[in-house]
Amino acid sequence: MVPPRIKRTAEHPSLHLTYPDEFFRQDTVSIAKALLGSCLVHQASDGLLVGRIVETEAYLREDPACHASRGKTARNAAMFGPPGTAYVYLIYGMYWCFNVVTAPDGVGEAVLIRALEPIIGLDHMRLHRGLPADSDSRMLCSGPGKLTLAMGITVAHNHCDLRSGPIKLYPNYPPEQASATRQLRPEEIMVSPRIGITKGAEMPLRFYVADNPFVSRRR
DNA sequence: AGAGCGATGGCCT
DNA sequence: GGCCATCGCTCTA
Repeated sequence: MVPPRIKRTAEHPSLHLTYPDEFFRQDTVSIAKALLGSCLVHQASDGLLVGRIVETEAYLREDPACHASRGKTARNAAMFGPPGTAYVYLIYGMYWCFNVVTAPDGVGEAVLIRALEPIIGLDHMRLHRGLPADSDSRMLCSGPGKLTLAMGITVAHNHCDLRSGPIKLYPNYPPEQASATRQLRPEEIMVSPRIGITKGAEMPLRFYVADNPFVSRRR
């Protein structure tokens, strides 16, 4: 009796390797850079959604722009949770922002995911965004509010463990798209001030992939 | 290419 | 009551 062979396909993401716990024990800036080129995977109820991370921002303790810098509250509590979990909050009453929680349990730091290159589920993303079927894929996830809508991420995912799902992070995913998720060279990682903040606005804590058409802004 | 602005709601002072 | 880790549209150049 030969056991049935399970194909390694997009329908079986659990067969691919997620990040080990050590990855999330790095400092927040290192994680913000290392997440560039990684894939964010959401096994949503209406289908598999995958995007390659091309833009991030680091938010640090003692950083006036960081929600956690003024202490723990009901809204920012997830930021103080264990590294490798999700912090999702509502911005401008309309959009969700998705963060990867970093720093040890009890310390409030995180990496905001600002843009994705859509890889799998583009038609579902267009439906989620209310965009026509032939719309430009660069419009789908080129901003923190756009990508959560496209990926089906809401406050329901606040505190979620990114190692157990339904939202996961993969260094390389899926294998047949490995060229899209190859390790970035250091010179491909661009640095700039963060976008849309007034406090701590000068700190160079935004990271994005050089010459990538899916980032929210070119500078 | 860039400035201005309205939509919209929860949180904090 | 003011402040947002935004977005898409309009107006001016």
